Amino acid sequence: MPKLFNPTMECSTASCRLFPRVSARSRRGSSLKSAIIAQKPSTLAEDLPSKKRTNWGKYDNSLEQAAAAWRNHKTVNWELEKPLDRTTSFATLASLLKRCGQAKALYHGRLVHAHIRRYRYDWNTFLGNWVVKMYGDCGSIEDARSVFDNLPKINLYSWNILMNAYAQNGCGREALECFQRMQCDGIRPDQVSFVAALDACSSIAALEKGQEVHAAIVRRGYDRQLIVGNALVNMYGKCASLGDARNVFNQMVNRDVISWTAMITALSQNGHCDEALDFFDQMQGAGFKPNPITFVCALDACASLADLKKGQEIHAAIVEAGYEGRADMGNGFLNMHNALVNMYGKCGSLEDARRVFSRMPSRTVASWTAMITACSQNGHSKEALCLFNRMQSDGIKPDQITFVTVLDACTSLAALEKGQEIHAAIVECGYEEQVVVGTALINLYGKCGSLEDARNVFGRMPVRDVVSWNAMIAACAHNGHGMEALDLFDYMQSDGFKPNHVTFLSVLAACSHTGRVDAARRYFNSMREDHSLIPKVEHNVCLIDILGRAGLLDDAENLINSMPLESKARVWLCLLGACRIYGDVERGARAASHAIKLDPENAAPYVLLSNIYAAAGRSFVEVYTPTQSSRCRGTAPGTAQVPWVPYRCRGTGTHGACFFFFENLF
DNA sequence: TTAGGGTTAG
Repeated sequence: MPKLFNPTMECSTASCRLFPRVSARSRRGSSLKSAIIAQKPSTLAEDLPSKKRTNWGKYDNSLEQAAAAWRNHKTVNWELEKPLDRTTSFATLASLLKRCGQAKALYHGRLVHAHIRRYRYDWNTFLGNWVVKMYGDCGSIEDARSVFDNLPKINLYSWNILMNAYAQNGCGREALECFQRMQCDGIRPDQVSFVAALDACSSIAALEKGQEVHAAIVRRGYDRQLIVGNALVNMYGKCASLGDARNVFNQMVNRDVISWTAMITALSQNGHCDEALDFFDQMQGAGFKPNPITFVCALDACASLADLKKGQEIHAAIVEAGYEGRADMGNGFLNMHNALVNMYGKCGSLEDARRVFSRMPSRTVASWTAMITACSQNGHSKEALCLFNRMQSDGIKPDQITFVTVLDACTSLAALEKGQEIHAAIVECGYEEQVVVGTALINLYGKCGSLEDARNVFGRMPVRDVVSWNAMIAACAHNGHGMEALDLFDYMQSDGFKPNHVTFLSVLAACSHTGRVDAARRYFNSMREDHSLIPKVEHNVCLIDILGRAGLLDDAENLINSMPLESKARVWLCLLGACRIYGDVERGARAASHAIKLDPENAAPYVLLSNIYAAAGRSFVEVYTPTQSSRCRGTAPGTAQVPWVPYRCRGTGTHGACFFFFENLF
């Protein structure tokens, strides 16, 4: 029995098997035709510059050449291994286009399209719609649009397919324009159109437009449909309108696993991970069995919470469902395994992440990236770099996220040379212009002290976002170029970017390095006043540090006392550090006492205070005795005067310093 | 004889 062609298999293999004679010829000839054929399919698709794709004159040429090349060798009906010809039915052609779309096999899709054009079947809207869908599924949205524009007759299917093509390729605005235009053209949207419109709103987080579409859905009576309800829950979740998502979910007449999964995702992606996990349990209580996608969402919530116990529970449920080790159902199970690796990595259980990874039935670049991230984020940066090499020896090409993770590992190791090597590979792959990659590079160069390289990368970035601006400001601030950092802060705003909490940390660091106390106060106050940002502990620590270093201890202490922060242990500790510099014993004792009260396990305040006393030549220290631990031998909580002897380090245990004092007391 | 809902990596 002949082995059937599977479009998901390696393109080059498929190409050789399908068109052996052409491949042989391509090795000999040097004509354009041969050159096209000699290309690996995926390369050919990428080689058509995006601008040319809309230019049908040029594009037709390529297609015609491709078609001509195959005229003698026949495009093949992959299911029957029969050449395509005039007798091939429309149903077969549609089925081939569908499979090309599912497998994202753009090159083969183009071949089928060429066949359709060759026999002038492009007058047929049914086939034309399938071609539009194929291009949309393959991510070639400009081709989809061109084919749509040349359709002889546009029907409801055509509009719905085009809208989905736009919505699924990150062009929500264009999808919504189609939604308007179809109605202007007198075509009444059906529930599929509404779902596509909601999807478009989700992709660009257009809440108001989504609400408008919701109102139209209610007017037309589609709101009781299960799929429409699910799309609404998803839209409100993606638009961060959790209350609306809940309302729609609660009012749904029917629910299925997808409704529950959409609600779990809405909760988890809007910072309500605990509740998302409650919903996951409730869903099972209501008799719905989680599927691989539900498990992915639940694992994601565990990862965000770093809740290892719940993550392990869910892993056990996956094993019980018989899902572990399965590789069928497209990418469903694969993604679930990736989510397990990710969850264990985020929960700090590298050993479990390794175990899942080693048992995975198959791995994609996402699986490798998840494992590399797990290593890198758990302090095993060298292992992350080894895995990166192993991945490439296994023939998996890194993508932009892999590069970001690997650059982070280099940053942690301060491995500038390795980072530069990876930078060269990034340039070779054409990823340098990607904003996330550029940002990771700026971070690397900034942290490794190579500010000039950071500036170069930043200067070359075609697109920047807040994160890349933050990285560049931080690079300047931490390399002693405080003024440049503050200038960048101004440029960033004139470029239309709103600073966030991270920006202000770097700005305050820049003020600290340049000793600009008044400017620091101004920036700190402007967080709340001009940018509606509530300063976090880190910002307060930064400002106290600046005031403390400048000797403005009164101001620093007053600021701490006026802070509405829940936990002030770190800020008191910061003031304590400043008291040490300025030898302020009384204030130091006060600060230490606050810090110890708030975080009795931390030895740092004891050590700092003892240093202050030693420097002041005092013979005792006054410390707050936190607990009746065995080490304290019955000391009641309260304040004790401890005789001072010169400090010697007595180990690293959390009670080390405490033990030291009490040892001298008794 | 087509189209539609839920998922991961910074």
